[in-house]
Amino acid sequence: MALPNLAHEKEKHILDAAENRFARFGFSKVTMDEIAQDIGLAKASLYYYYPTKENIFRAVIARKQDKFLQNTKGILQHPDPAREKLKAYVRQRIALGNQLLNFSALNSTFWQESKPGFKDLFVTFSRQEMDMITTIVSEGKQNNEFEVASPEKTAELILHVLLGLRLRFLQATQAHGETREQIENFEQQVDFLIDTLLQGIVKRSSL
Amino acid sequence: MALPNLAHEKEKHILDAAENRFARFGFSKVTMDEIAQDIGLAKASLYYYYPTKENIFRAVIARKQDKFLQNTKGILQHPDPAREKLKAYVRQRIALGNQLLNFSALNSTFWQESKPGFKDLFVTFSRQEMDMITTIVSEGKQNNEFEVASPEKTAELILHVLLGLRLRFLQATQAHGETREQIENFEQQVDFLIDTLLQGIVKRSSL
DNA sequence: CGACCTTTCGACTAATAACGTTGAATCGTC
DNA sequence: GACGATTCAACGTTATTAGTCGAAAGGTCG
Repeated sequence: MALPNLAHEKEKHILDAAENRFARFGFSKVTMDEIAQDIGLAKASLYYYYPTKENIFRAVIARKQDKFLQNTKGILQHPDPAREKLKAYVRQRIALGNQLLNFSALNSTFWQESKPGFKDLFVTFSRQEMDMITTIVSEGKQNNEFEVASPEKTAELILHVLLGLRLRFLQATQAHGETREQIENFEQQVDFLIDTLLQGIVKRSSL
Repeated sequence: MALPNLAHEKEKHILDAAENRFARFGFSKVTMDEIAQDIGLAKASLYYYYPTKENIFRAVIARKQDKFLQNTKGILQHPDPAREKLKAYVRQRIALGNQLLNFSALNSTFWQESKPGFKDLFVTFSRQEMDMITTIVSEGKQNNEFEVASPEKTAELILHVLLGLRLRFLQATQAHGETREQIENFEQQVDFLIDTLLQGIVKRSSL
């Protein structure tokens, strides 16, 4: 099997090509032949590394999520106040969401109804997200920055409210066009939301 | 047949939707169903207005070319010096080329070999382009700005050299990736080319 | 209303495109 | 030169999609 590194290298190569295509055209508009040709391989060779197209897609998403978690774990290390950590996290998270949005090529229904086979990817990811936000909020509680009863419940609320807003946004973009402008609008709303939530969490005495 | 205006309106609607899709994904990656659904129609209804997908594509291109010619005819009216007109024209023309590039979705071969059925669209367009450039150069000659023997030959040279550079650019982008940077590079080269050509055309005494 | 024209669509076909398979060839390494 | 790792051309099978057809809905005018 040569060195695991080499196989690893090739898989990375495949995933890179696939990610580029998927980000541009979405899952259904990308063919295995295109991915293969992008890296100078025959289509059949792809199947040596990945059993199905769906698997490649899953691997691409998983890698993006991993990178995200890795990056954002860095945020937790810094000695910033918890509120800054939370805002930084949310910003990163929104960016990831926007990228993933393209992977279905503007077809918001894709993620929920159309492909239940991909749902599991997001549940494990969500758990890890929950952990990170909970950590941030707990930290804020411990150093008397936040005044919360249950960090877990608070983290859950933040996550749900964030995802809910994204859903609203998807509905809106699907109805009308104009994605660019609405993405900025969406980001502003998220900023505002976080500020408002923080208002309700921070300890009065700390202001 | 209702008012011709209404049919016209609907055709415009179809073309708008088609243009958006084609510009984003290219000819082959767009389905009739998608175009139809974008405007809330059944696919079969599209065929009431256009006999084939290729015809829609042709109409989209033709309309873009028409708009371009209309816009640029405006340039000719202004009392600017011919050299400025020429540069303005070239800039507009390059922009059009970049847009049309997407219609094949980065597949440069599409325009030449793959679809000879589209070639006629470009020959009539080229004739009109020739006319416009010839007009500009002739004007420059008449008011003693340019020193050229034959405006026609000069216009032809400019056009061919421009198209040749575009071809080179296509080859380059197909070999490597990195489109964004290379487009800017291309535009700089075109600017430089035009400046150089103008150097060889303008009357010395006018400098 | 009812004849007539315009416009829309659901359901179908035929052809193509794309996923995924297989068995053989090639390469690298021991 | 044997053996596993890797690659591919050619193929089978399913899914997608351009284009068709007949019927239905909508509208207009006498």
